[in-house]
Amino acid sequence: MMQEALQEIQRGTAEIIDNERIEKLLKAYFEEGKTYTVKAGFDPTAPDLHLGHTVLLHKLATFQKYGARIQFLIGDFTAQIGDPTGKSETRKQLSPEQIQINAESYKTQVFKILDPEKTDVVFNASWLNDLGSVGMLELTTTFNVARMLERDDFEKRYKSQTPISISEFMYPLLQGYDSVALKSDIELGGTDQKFNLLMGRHLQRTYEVGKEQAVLMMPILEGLDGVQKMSKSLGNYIGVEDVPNDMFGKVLSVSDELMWRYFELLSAKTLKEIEAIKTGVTEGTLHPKKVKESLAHEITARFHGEEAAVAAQAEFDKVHAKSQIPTEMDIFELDGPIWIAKALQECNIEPSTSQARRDIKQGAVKIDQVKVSDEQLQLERGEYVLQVGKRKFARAKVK
RNA sequence: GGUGAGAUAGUCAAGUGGCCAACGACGGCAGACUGUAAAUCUGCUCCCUAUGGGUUCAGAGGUUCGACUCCUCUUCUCACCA
Repeated sequence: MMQEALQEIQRGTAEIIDNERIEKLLKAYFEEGKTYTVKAGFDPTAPDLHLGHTVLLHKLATFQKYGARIQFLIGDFTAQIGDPTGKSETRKQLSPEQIQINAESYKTQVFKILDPEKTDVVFNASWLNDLGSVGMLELTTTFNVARMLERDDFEKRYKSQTPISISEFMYPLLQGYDSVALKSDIELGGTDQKFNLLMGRHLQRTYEVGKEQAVLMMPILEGLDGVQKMSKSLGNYIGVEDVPNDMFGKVLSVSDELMWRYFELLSAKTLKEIEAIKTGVTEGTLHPKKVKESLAHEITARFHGEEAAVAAQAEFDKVHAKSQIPTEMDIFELDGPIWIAKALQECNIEPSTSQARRDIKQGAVKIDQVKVSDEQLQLERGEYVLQVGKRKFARAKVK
């Protein structure tokens, strides 16, 4: 039981620091029922979560299964500085009201994965504001510049003469101090957070908290292309707020290889269960597509409920497996008679009439499921279902 | 501050007076095959009712019958020196 818990916790992690401590905590839980705390920090800027972010949340949920209380920290104070990790854009200031709104939005998304009963949502301004200038100065004495510059992106920026603001040095210190204030046993973060996470250990020692947090880092989730990290700007993401049909379809569109990665990092299935599925696929008793469907189902159900997942799957079958038209699609009213290429453009399923013509030539355009061969075709009065390729549909009402 | 190199379509990157709407690669879209996979193969990939027309190669002028290609200025980027 204990071994299984440990394996589940280690599953998919990029790196664990102080694994022994985690073992001890688990042991104390299984033998004496002692709980422990796991901290994870989040930015209060607009919580536009995608599945990449949920990797961390899943890990937190796993911890909850094995006796952890989650300290879900919203970095309202530190947001004023801006984490220098990655981009060094100056941040816009968030009003307290906006932070409150974002925090609420976080909760609705996050509690689809986490157990609210075992989660404390905390704001670091509540103790960092009380630190005062004396406390702040004291904090700065615990670390030195040379070591600060060891941090990867500081080092790069220093070498390349890109400016580093002193306040940015405060960020890791304050994040580390959060662990002091919360007396966290474990902290979770992405691999890019390593330096900041380790700072927690350092400060807990310096402030004699009586323990040093273990650190567990999760890898970056690959996006739909399977190569680059999942991110909104790259357009290869599955948003937590995506509608069920999209979510289901997107999961199903990942490659088989990537599917296992998603299983590892996103599924609530146990390692044993996943292992069994893998065996089934290699032996040919399970069809990979069925397996992927079950994953898509699981993920869709998590964010939209069982019913929506079933509906999404049915809709998907209808459109793709049986190549019928979708139940719902955008409706456009057009003045007729209208040239087919123009109509496709007006319905937003083609970017230009030139592109529309090319697609007609290739046989990619269908009206009411019938292939269009005449690129001069005029649409008369009536209602049509226009289609380009396999997934772009529109309903056109020609007046 | 000095010197040199460069800026080409979504990205990278050829082209150094007409054969250029511009090689190629990646990406994207479509077709075949499939499991809406992946892999593979094929086609397309500035706009326009179009065997033609229009607008493009950082920006503005100029030379020329003709410029992405030559000249001038401007803006920006990079490298080396200080």
